[in-house]
Amino acid sequence: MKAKNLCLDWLDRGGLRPTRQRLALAWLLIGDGRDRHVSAESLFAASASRGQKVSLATVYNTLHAFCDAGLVQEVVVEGGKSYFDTRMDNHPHFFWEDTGELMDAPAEQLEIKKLPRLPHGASLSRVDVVIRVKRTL
Amino acid sequence: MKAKNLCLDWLDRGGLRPTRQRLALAWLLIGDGRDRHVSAESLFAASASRGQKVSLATVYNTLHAFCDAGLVQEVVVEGGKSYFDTRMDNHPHFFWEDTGELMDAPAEQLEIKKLPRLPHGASLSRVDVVIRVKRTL
DNA sequence: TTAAGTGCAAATTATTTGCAGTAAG
DNA sequence: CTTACTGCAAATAATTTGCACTTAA
Repeated sequence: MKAKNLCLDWLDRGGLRPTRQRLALAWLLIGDGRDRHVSAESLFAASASRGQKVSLATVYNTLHAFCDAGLVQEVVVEGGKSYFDTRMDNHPHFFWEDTGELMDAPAEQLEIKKLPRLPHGASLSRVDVVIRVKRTL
Repeated sequence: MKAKNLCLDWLDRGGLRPTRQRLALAWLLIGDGRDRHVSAESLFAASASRGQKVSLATVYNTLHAFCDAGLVQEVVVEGGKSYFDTRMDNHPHFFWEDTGELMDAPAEQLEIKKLPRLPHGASLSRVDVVIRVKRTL
């Protein structure tokens, strides 16, 4: 089946050994081809609910390994919690302040015309744009 | 002296009682008229180094009180840490990835031409722009 | 075989909370 | 007086780490 190969390739691209745990998590992240936003807890919950035995510590370690390997990127929106995004290009996010939900915003609909000039000795790493929204009553 | 009155007014504007601790922290935050970016720890350290006895718990509580009162705003740049900014308008920040330092970026030099249209049922709360930079070697 | 990866439990870090005491209006 | 504020210490939440065991190459 090509689905499994997809995950194998994905891990290979990051130079990571395809262990049972990593394959399980990779599958949850990219299995259906859609981009995902997960926290360690939510991914742990998701894998547990599918009967996959992966410890929480390993979920943390694995997410960081994926991150270091350039397979996912970390998104910071709330103090005290990390989200990881399977989409690797620089794009804006919507953040629902009431539910804590994070979602992609269409990158092509954002246009930054002018960016402040960087302080001396600085090189640009990336520009994070978080559009905070709340539910209209 | 007008400096003290400045802090008194500031607290009053937020409807907060001018206690010794709050005045001390307010002074550290807005005493010299410049905008500041502090974490609870850094503000605690600053007050301790000036011989002000304010407990860490009170620093946390006070920063949140200031935040709720609309006197400072929280800025999220790193997981597991909160920064508070004395500047209240919506403006971009520079974040030094290597040192964890946060600074204001000139708002007038940022121009967002087009913003993604909000999801259905969402109302805009604010747009956070963090320009991540690193030291050039 | 052997270095990388995993799981558990204990350790850390940042933050919050309960509650008895203190101070502002 | 009386209600808000403070400090401590204990509680919590998210994450990391040490180390013996397991597994992919």
